[in-house]
Amino acid sequence: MGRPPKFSRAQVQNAALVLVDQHGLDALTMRNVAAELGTGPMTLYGHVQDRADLEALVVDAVFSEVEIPTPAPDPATRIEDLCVAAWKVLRRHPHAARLTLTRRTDAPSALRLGELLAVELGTTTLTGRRLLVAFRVLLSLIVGSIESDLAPVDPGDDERRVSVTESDYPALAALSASSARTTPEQLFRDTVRAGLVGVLPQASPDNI
Amino acid sequence: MGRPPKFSRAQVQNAALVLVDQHGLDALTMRNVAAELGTGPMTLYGHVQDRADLEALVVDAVFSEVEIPTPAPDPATRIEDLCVAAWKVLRRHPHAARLTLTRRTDAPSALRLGELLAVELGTTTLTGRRLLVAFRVLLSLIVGSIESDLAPVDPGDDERRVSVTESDYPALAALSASSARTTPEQLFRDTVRAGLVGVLPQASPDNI
DNA sequence: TCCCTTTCGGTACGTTGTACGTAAACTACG
DNA sequence: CGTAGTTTACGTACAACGTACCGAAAGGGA
Repeated sequence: MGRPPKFSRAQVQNAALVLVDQHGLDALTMRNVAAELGTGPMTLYGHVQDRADLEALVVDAVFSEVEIPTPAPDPATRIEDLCVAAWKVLRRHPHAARLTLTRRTDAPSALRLGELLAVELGTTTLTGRRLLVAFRVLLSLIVGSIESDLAPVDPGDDERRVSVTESDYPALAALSASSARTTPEQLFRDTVRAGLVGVLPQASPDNI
Repeated sequence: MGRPPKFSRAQVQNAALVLVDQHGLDALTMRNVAAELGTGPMTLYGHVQDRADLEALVVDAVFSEVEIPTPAPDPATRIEDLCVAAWKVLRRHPHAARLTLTRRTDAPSALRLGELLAVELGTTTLTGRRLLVAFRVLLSLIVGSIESDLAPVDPGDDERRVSVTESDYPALAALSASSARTTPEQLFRDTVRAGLVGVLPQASPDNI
């Protein structure tokens, strides 16, 4: 009974994600989200506990977009596909991805994804500590790659930006040039494959 | 000539890092740092461009603490030691480490560290794309491990926290239990070693 | 119809980053 | 020794933020 809500929690989630995607993380304010929904700031608190909860909602929205790939025959390929799927979604939402890095990701959709990866790894010959290390490696590769790719996400800053091409860091500059010659997805796939080689006994480095 | 500064930029850096270490990231405000130095908020702007610059200063302070390990005979061990050194420092400053994940790390000390890692990798047989992938793998493993370790950094939240031990995520729960049986450092070492196995042809998985 | 429950939304307070203006402290020159 | 010039310090002030509080509005059950 009582007065009917003007919008649902899911609508808050959508509005927040759209706002972050279009105008960056700084635009994620209670007032902006409320305005997007055509209401006052305090109305949000009926659907969301506080600002941290709103951020968690955005993170959850991002991971909810992950589409579980159709299982490949090879276990290694299945794992790789799963990692790439997660990576793709995070790449599609670069601003929101920063939230993923900062917050503890206890969003249900994120946990579900982690569980899926853990289960997939469990179907291999890995057990115990080796299994744990494998999981950490893959998770780290996803998170770390996103972090590396995120670097140029911030616009402007042309003044402050330090040029790596300068002669101070020749090895870094060479790597930077090398990375410019590939697509980010291919680079990530190779990264995950390398990780799998180190982690799965049966994976062979031939196909790199 | 002119009026002498009351404190140096380095003092601002120190005060900011101490503040973050002791009272968390939320305590990193212009006013708090200024108070720590016994002055008004606006005085800071003589030494720091804006808040983002202050954060960059903290990140730089953290990476400046990395002590370059004495080179081991084995290249793989040298690389591993370098990664562990970086990881240790980030672990020593868990709150500041969050800044590292969010901001673009263009701090000179961070670039210097990356350059060192790139140079070290360059002494192996790796070249071109393999070299790039190796670099990305190691960097990702550091960043990703820090992100995983950072999870319980936030205090409180006992209400909101989702228990992974619940039966919803059995595979994750098993991994969580498994990780409780090791020290974080050993887990990170094993993670890096696994990464090296996948990346360096000559590294053998025997010593895991 | 009246009440009870739930949600809406306006007002308001404390805190944040920082633009602006003025006072203060030093050097150099006459 | 004073005066001009230059650099820094710092108080005031404002917009925007998160959110506590509370009356108004809207619908269901008696």
